[in-house]
Formats: sequence, structure tokens, C-alpha cells
Amino acid sequence: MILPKRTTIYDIAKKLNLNASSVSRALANNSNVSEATRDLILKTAKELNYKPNRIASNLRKGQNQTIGIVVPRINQNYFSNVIAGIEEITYQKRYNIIICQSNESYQKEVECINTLVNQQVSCIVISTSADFAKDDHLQAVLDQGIHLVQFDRVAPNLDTHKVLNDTQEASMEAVSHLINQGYHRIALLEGPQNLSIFRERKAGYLEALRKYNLPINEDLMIENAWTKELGEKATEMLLDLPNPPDAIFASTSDFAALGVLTVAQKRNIKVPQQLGICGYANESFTEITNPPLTTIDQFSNKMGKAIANLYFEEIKNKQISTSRKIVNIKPELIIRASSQKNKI
Amino acid sequence: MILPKRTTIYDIAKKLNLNASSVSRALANNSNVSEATRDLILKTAKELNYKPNRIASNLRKGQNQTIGIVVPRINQNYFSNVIAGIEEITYQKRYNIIICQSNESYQKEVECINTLVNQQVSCIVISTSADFAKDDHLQAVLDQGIHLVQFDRVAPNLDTHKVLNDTQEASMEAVSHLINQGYHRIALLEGPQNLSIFRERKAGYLEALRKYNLPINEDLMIENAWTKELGEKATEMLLDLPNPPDAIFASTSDFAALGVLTVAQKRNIKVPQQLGICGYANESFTEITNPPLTTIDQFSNKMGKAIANLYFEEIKNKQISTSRKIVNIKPELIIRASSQKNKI
DNA sequence: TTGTAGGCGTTATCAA
DNA sequence: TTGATAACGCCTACAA
Repeated sequence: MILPKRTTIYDIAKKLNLNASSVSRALANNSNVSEATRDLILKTAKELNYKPNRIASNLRKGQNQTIGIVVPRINQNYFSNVIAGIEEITYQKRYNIIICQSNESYQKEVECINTLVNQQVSCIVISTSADFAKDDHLQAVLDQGIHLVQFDRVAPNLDTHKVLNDTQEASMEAVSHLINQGYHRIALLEGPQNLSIFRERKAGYLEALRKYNLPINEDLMIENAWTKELGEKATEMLLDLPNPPDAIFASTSDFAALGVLTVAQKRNIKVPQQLGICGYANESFTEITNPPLTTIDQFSNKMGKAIANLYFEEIKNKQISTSRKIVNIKPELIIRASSQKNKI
Repeated sequence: MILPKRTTIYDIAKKLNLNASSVSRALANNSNVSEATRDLILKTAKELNYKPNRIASNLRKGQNQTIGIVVPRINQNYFSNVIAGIEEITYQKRYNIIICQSNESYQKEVECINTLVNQQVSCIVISTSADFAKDDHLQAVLDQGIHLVQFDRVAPNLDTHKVLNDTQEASMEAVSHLINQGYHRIALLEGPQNLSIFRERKAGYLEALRKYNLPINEDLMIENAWTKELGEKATEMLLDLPNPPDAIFASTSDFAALGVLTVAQKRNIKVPQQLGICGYANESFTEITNPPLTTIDQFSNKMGKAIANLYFEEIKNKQISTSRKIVNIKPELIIRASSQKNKI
């Protein structure tokens, strides 16, 4: 492909009988250049339609004004909102973002990290894939001298900057709310327990049961129920129990909660009278189900902004090895009709 | 910030008493290097944890293996699906994507374009903002020797590669379907008419009315009704008419259609018996409203893949000025209960 | 205030 | 098959 040659600082310099370094200084607009020549340079730069070559600049300066982001799926509400939040801040700071998706595969996650390292990004922001196994690849990022911020799904044993939801407390609150509404046999839909966030949500559930002296029943805790379909299957199982639950906390996602609701409607079980439901994530559809779903808002957009701000304010100019900062965004229980037995 | 120095090809060369150019050749793994030395080089590269510096490589090669994407909002279902589709392909080709959002602002769109041009991306993929005014900034991209692919919301007068839905035909089909279901006073919720896709959707609506010899009524066409709230307001107005519509085609979005449904429910108007509804975009929630919404699937993920494939197969190695390719992805009418009066 | 020169890490060309 | 060298476009000591 033949590209029309771009104008460089040399072209500007030549036209004005100046040296390229003067042009560089003028365009950086901080150093010592006489006002006259600076104006002249800026004027001809515009005339010649000069666009700075960031690649060259980055190579010279040894850094890329870019933040790399790795998420399981770009087109999942939660993650796209986090990304949008990050972008809002990075844009103001004239940083770029490069986005990769791991597709919930550890293997691809490793490859994504490699790409970003090769691109010399200044910082990598990551939420790990579901089949997260080891954290060597993340350690390697730090070893390469690249900043690392983990969010949401984090490697618990790796001491890095993190932006988290207090997911255990939120789960505790949700289950406590169900109990206070008069539900006493509360089932749990669990996510993959290799991810700490799902372990924490389970811990919150157990904590609430203990707090209210309710029995802990293994039959009521269903593993890996984190899609609508798996939520449906789990619900079928639960409702077929000799002693079925009177409420289900879909700690994995609102999609699972939707699965619960679907099965309840199919079986003509009244929600919330006969079955209470609580989901997780405050997906937009939870408002419009019938009845609307109680759920937990994670403030994904705010998390994104927190991640970016953490980088610019606390991390950017520090050494890799110092001071890990943990930011906690408090999630919020959104109480809707699907769990309000008392109100009926 | 003090970075631990990365290993370069020189480090490898020094260790092996070779020249950097040999190392470069070995790593590029195509040119003429003896197998023995190549193996040696690859081995020590791994030992020294060598990571290629893509920035330097890109500078030297005068091209960035990166595609820049500009969309109104990252966290809108349609766009995040398109992006996910693009990423699937670019990832295989070892390209990166840089994503910017214009936030529906023309001003920010121009700035995004500039950033991407400065980053020397190989190609810019764009869907314009709602207050799209001029296409100078897009023309400028081409003038800079950067490939341009427009999708969905395109500048109609700018002759570039485009990936489109045949939105007029889809609208025509949708309205024809409503007519065939027995609705005869069909209202239209319009999007901003400065965007060609919304003009086309209106054209499809008018085409269907003409085809079936139905009168065209200005009162039934509501401008700028493209959010849930605006959809609600528009519906209130329409239902207050002396001669209200018996169906509403929310050509702008499913969110607007949801607004229609909300107002209908509030007024105890039965859907689809008394009011037919059709939305646009096949958002995930349309399946679970009560009744489920008839809508149009745009195959956003497929569009994303088509965009990326178009670039790699048709554009990448050609000159900017030659052969504009237009790819049409046929959208599909998804018929659900909200428009099926006949079935009742 | 301006000019000179060297280098960031690669790759491409030419010569050996 | 390998080595030497220049160049991609920019920035920054240092000298003038």
C-alpha cells in the first residue's frame, strides 16, 4: 500500500529554515522558544496538516500513553460499563485504551497479557477469566515493569492494586433482607468457586444464616448456576426437593435469577408470596420483569472511574513495587417486588 | 518511575556473539537464518524473557497493527456486540483494537479521530454520533492515508467502505407484518433525521403504507423518540389523539418500544389486541417483557466480524482511493406476541 | 533562543 | 548465512 507521506517536524523545520528540535520544542509548547517562532511553527504545522507521530514519540520516551484492559467479555453489561467508566477518565488524560477479551479462557487471557506487554502499555487492568488457574502471567506483568490493577475477579494471593466490590457484605445484606421478609429456607445459586468473588458471595450467604441462627443446608446450595439455563435447571432441582426452599438467592447473576423466575412462572408458583428471589448485578432488565427483581447494584461505571483515577492519582508516577492500594466500591441492595413478601 | 530495563535483540545478540540483525531475522522467522543459530536465538530469547517492542517495530515498519474504533457508546448492547465481533477476528490476526466513544458528540468524535490518526492506526472503524454534522473529519482520515470503514450510522455522501444493515427493507417488512396482522393506523417513532439510518427506517415505513394503500398521516409520525422516556411521552401523545393509532413501530430502538409498552400497561390497553408494538435491535430484554416484543435483529456480532473481515480481505493491502466495498447484513424481523393480533 | 548530535528498538538494504 | 549500517520520527542533553 502506498501511503502519501505524512508531514514530520523536519518538513516544518525545512520550510521555516529552522531546526527540527526547535519545532519539537515549539509543539511541546513548554520549553524555551521565542514566541515569534513558536507562532510561526504552529501556523505552518496547521498549514501542512501536521499530525504528531505518537509511535515515534512513545518509542523515544520509552512509554506508551495507553492502558490495556483484559475482560472476559466486552459485550457483557457489567464489563462494558466498567470500560466506559475507564474511558471517560483516560480520555480526559489523553490516554488510549486497548481492549482484549479473554472469552473466559485462561489460555487466551495469557495471550492477551502478552500482546499488551509487547505494546508496552503503561498499565494493565484485568478481571480474570472463569477458568482462572495460576497467577504467573500477572506476576510477569509486574516483573516487566508494567503497572497492574485488578478488579472484580481478582487473584486473591497476588498483592497488587485492586478495585473491588465488598461482595461478601452485599450478599450478607441481601440474605438478611430475605430473612427479614419472612423467608427461612433460602437457597443459594453459586458461581465457580475458583473465583474469589463467588466464594465471598457464598460466605456472605452463610454469614447471614448464622447471624439469624438458621440451619445451613447443603441441599440448598447449588454449584455453578450462573447462566439463565443453569439457573432454570437448578431451580427445577430445588423445587423438586421434598422440602423446597421459600427463597432463592442467585448470587451469580441476574440471568440466573431470571431463570428462577421463569421456572416459578411455569410452575405457577407466586413470586414473592411463595418464592422470594434476589439476583446480582442490577442488569437493566431486572426492572421490567414481572415482578421486578430484587438485586445488587455494583456501580460498574463508578468502578471503571475508580480504576482510572487510581492509576492516575496513585500509581502512575510510583515504582511498581511500592504500596498496594485497595479501593472498595460499596454495592447497594436494590429491593424490588420479587422479595417483598411483607408488603403483600 | 524506574523501569527494569527490558531485554532487546541487542542483549540476545551480545550474549551469542551475533549481530542484532541476525536476531531480528531469526525472530521474524522467515528470512535466511541457519536452523542452528535460529534455535539458539529462540532459546536465549526465552531465557532472557525477551518481549518484542511493538512500538519500535511499528515505527520502523511505518504501520501500526491496530484498528481504531469510534462508537457513540461502548456500553450500548449493539455497539459492544459489534466490537466483540471485530475483536474476535482482529485477535486471530494479531491486531489490536483501540476504542473511543464519542458520547454522541460531534466535537468529541473529531477528537477521537485525531487521537487515532496520531496513533497511526491502520484503519478507523466508525459509527457516527447523533449530532453528526459534517464529514470533513472523515475525509481527513482518508487524506492521511488511513483506511476507513463506516458502519450502521454512516455519512451518506462520503464514498468509503461501509458495512450496513438494509434498514429500509427491514422496516418495510416490519410495518407490512403489522398491516398483515390487521393493524391499519400505524404510528412511527422516528430517530434523529440527520442520521441516514433513521431516514431509511422512515422510508421503509412509508413504503409499506404506500404498498398497502394506507393513508400517510403526519400526526402519527413522532420525531426524536428514541429513549424509553421519549417513547413514553410520544405514546401518551399518540393515545390522546382523537383518532389514536392501533399499532406503534418504534423504529428507533427497543427502549422506545419498552416505553410504549409501559404506557399501554398503565392505561390498561391490551397488547397486542388493542395496540400492536414493534421495536428495533433485538435487545435481550425484548424476550422477557410481557408480552414479549416483536423487534428486528441487526446481527451486531456478525456485523463486527464482517467489518474486520472486510478490512483483512479487501482493504488492507489496497490503496486508499480504490474500490469502495459495501457489505450488507440483512436484518431479521423477530415476530413475538406484541404484534400478533391474528393469533389471539 | 537556537542548532547539533545521538539514541529509543526495530527492520531493510547492502555488502561480505 | 551473517554483519554493518542506516533509517523510521521524535526528544533531549549539550553546545553555540
